[in-house]
Formats: sequence, structure tokens, C-alpha cells
Amino acid sequence: MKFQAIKGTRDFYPETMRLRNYIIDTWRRVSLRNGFEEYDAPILENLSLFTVKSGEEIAEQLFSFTDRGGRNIAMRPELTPSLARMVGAKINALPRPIKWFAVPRLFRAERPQRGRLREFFQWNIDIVGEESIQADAECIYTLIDFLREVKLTPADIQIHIGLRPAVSAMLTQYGVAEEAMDKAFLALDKKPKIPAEAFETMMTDLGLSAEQIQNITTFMDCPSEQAIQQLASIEGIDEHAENLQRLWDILTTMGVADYIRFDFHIVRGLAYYTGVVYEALAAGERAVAGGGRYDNLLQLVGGPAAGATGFGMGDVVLGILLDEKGKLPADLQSPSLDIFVIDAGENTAEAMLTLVGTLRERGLACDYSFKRAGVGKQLKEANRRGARSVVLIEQADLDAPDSLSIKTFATGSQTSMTQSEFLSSLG
RNA sequence: GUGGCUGUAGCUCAGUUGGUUAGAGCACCUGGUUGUGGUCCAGGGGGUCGGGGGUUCGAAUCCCCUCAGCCACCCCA
Repeated sequence: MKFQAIKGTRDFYPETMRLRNYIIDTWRRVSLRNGFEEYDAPILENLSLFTVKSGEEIAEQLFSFTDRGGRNIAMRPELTPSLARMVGAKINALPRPIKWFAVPRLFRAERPQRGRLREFFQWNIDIVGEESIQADAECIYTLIDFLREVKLTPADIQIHIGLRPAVSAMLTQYGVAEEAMDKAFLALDKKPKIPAEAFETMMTDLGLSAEQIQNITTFMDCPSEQAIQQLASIEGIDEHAENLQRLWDILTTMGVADYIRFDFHIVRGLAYYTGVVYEALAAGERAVAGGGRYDNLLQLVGGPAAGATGFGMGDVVLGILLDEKGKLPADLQSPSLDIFVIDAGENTAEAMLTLVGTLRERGLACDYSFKRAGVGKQLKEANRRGARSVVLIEQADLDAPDSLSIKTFATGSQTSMTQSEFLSSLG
């Protein structure tokens, strides 16, 4: 074979396309029922839209090219800068609240590995212009609503919620210098995955004493149930602590608290998060979803001075998780047709085409065999094609008594009727 | 960018210490069961053994290079 798909990209044959559609259709359905509106932006953007936010080094991690006019063009690695651009252009004309979702196709020039490809789809949920924790709660609720929809239980996956300003204040209170803050966050992020000694070494390297490290460790390892009370020991974050309590109350009232836990290890890489941060984590997998509040980001990328909060969920890790947990719907295994029409009589080929046309016009997924074969062969094809029922045409005159036989595969039952009786039975 | 593992049919794999025309199951296609599907039976197509070079009388098998895939690290928007 001379050509193959580009590294890190996927061919979607019908079988895998059904999976992709299932995921995206579910994202869309859940978004809409939670009151979000869909938007999208171009796949191609100016390279500088991304470098202004993340620095020049980001250019190494995305696909870009120079067009014939000498402009630097990037294939978008994320959607948020485009969102900022779009919102910024019409900020005063947009009806509030701005609850938007998108399912962009994204590209990143990274080396592929489990759960990470170079081309993928990502569900984005964002609320712009609402500063209150209610907006964060709404996003997290929508995330959980999706998890429930795809049958992932609290035993399968948990949303770990952190609070970046509180952790920052805690680290300062326990002796971490301002210039060491980024490295301290990185250490906290890694802490659950590395040995305790390795974490202590990292913190010692930041100039912390054993006692300071112990204070930090004790704070971090606090159980979720005591996380909010514990915040009282940190100075200057009363407002954040109240927000976290409010978040808990909202999600409890809405009946999804069993999906969440507080976990201050969650700090999420880049520094632009300004409030709650969270990741949907399943055992043994990288994060299925991640997000938080980013009140300064829109302005940073040239957008309006408006607060925002939201999350992203990639299709790759999600697909792996659904597969391994056995949560993929069984009907993804085969194609589906409402009705397969079988030419079963003498000179009924033309009547078959007539009926197929009528059924399709009524909006039914309907097909027939290209081959003029025996009834057995046609039934075999109907079964292979995933038809729920078949209509056997017994007589060329579709209005004659018993001209049609209707057979339902699931039950094996079969009854005879005329075309008009059949059509009215469809409702 | 760094490191490890793996490449035989569309998929999962077998292939004896290097030895004749490289096999199986599944999938696919055709036919049969003589007007009723899933089962079953028979047959068929499909591989320059990832590619290139080398050793040898002879290489899927041994050596070198290369490409690809997977996994981990870095990073994670």
C-alpha cells in the first residue's frame, strides 16, 4: 500500500464513523438540553492568535504554514482564542447569558500516544460574561449530565475539583516564594502520580523546610468531605471558600454531587485559570475532560474584559474509556434500516421500486437489493443490512388483497396486507 | 525532542535448529439448503512475510539501515 493516513490521524470507516457520530450527537444533544447554543470558527486562524496567548513556543506544537501572501496560518490547536475573537467582535450585541458550545476538529503536532492524536474532536462548553460560581456549576452540571447520558457512573469517573487561588494562597502561607509558584504548582500536579519522596525532593529544591512541606502535604491530602472547612485555615480567601460551598450546594441540589470531589492537586498546567479548575478522571486514563474559570483570558487574546468559564472534552480518551467500560451502545455494531423491501412475486420488480420510493418519501430509511435473487438471499441481505423489518411484495398490484407481507425480524412474526393498509399502519 | 517494544491476508495470529508453490480462524464475495433471515455446508478472491541492502546454494527466519505502528517521558491549550 503506497499511501496511508497521516501520522496521528484516523480514517473513519462506517463502523468507526458510527462511534464518532454517537459521541458527537450525544455532546450536541446534552449541550442543547442544558441551554447551550452551538457556534464554530474556521479551522485555519492566524498563527499569532495562538502565540499571543501561549508564547512563541506554542508554534512548535501546532501545524502551521505560510500562505501565498506570506501570512502565517495555523491549524487551530484549540478553540478558545477563536471564541474570544468572536465574542470580542460582537460583545455588545450578543444576548446574555452567553452559553455556547462547539465540537471543533483540532490539530496538534505532538507525538501520538494512548489517548492523544494529532487530529481529534473536542467538545467545548463555555459561559462568557458571568462572574458568579453559578456559571461554573452550570458547566460542571452539563459535564455530569453527559457522563450520565453515556452511562458512565460515579464509580467509573469522578470530577476532581480544585480551587487555584486557594492553593496559591496556601502555598504562599506555607512559605513558597512568588517566583517558585509555577514549579510548586507543577509539583502538586504530579504529586498523585509520583512517590512521596520524589514530591518532597521537588519541594525541598524550592527552598522549603521539612515542616513547610509537611503543612502543604497535610493540606493537599485532606479528604474531599473536609476540603471546604479546611480552607478557613488559609488567610484571605473567604470569598473563594464561599464560592466552593455554593458550588457544592448547587450540585447537591441538582442531584449530581456523587460525581464530584474536591481535590486541590488539580491545578491544570497553564497559569491563566483564576478560579475553580477541574478534571474528569477515570482510573488509569489521562483526563477525559478538563476546564475551569479563566477571567482574564479573553482580554489577553485581544477579546473583551469579560469573565469566562468552561471545559473541553476530547473524543479520543472518551472513546477508549467507553470501549473499555463496555458502555458503547450495542446498535453501533451494525448499520440500521427501518425497512428492507423484497421483490418476492412474479413481475414485482417495478412495484418494489414504487414502494421504496413511497417509503423514502415518508422519511423512512429504506433499501432493497440490487440483485434479482431468491427470497432467501434477499432476506439474508436484509438481515446483514440491519433492517428492523422487511416488506415482501407478493403481487405487482399493491392494492390487491395480501399484496404485501410484513415481517419483523426481532419477533419473526409476519402478516399480510395491502399497501394502503401498510402505509396507514406506519402512522 | 528522548527512550522502549512491535511489524506475516482487512482483523487476530501460526510458521519447527534458515530448506519445495507461506497457513488457520474471523471478515468479505459466490453458490447450495430448489419462496423466508441469524445457523449450517461448499467454493473463491486477497499476502513481492513493512521497505531497502547484506550473509548464504537457499531468508518470513540471521545481520545492518530505514519506514511505520504502539507505549512511556517532555508537554498537555
